[in-house]
Amino acid sequence: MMTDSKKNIADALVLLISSLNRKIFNPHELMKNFPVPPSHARVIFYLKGHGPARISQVARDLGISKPNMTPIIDKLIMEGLVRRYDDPSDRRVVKVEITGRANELFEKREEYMREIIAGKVSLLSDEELSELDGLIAKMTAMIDKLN
Amino acid sequence: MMTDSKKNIADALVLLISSLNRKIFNPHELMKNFPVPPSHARVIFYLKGHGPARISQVARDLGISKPNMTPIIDKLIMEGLVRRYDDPSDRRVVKVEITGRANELFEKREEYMREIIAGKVSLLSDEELSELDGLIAKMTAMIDKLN
DNA sequence: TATTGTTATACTCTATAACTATA
DNA sequence: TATAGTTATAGAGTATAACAATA
Repeated sequence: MMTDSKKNIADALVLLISSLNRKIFNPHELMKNFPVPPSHARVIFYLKGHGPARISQVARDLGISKPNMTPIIDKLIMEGLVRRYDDPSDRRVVKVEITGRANELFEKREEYMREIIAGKVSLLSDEELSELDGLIAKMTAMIDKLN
Repeated sequence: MMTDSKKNIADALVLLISSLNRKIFNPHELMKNFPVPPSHARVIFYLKGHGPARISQVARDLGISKPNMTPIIDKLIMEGLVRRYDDPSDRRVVKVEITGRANELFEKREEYMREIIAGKVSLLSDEELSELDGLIAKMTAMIDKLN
């Protein structure tokens, strides 16, 4: 397919993403329900997605300075969201992982999103709802093919 | 339609949004291309969407403290992204609007997103591309019906 | 010698309280 | 008396440089 068509698809996708952000969930609004500063939230999201990790690895991947990780992890530990432990295979290394309490926060957040969205789609007719259902499934499958 | 189905759709949509954020554009990555701190970016995005506005209105709508608006606007003005002017109808009021330079930044950002996405969809076959094109159009129309 | 994580320190971003000007 | 915006100030978040421990 010609490059031009791809650019058009890209345009349409940019618009769709911005519609979703505006109509369904604005990322900033979403973070408000996560009662921690943005960098802390990013660290626990990272740990949620990657599992236990070295502090320096988290810093590198998230673009957070290494010294800044110390107070961030300290506070997350004080809030009971993260656990810090030594790596027996390399005594220089300190690893971190999220706690059950953090997982509960994630579940609450998902429940909140689910409720908000369920409310928004209530405006649609049954017919539209089943169309939307199909569209989401196909779109998700398509997006999964990328990258 | 039963509430249960709506919750299922909500779940699917949450997953789709998180897929899009992961595979296409992570909001944090996206902001990196905007060479200003998050609050500054939020102010110019707000002004982009709402047009000229009172400083206190921006503060209220974005949840930024009123005193914090002063340095934010000062810096945006120094960077040539925002213009500040008096409201003749109420001499207490100071209004702000984005400049042409800010609009150029928005265009560059959109071009950047377009290129990244065009690269990602290059992996798809022509058939898949036209399917994606149709899906995006239908999904956008559906999302526009909400709210 | 290189790497992991921390401490020391300074800079930026932010909010609360108090102020001035205008309504 | 209420509202718009600013100034003064203190606290939180962050990064750079220098360090100790380990590889």
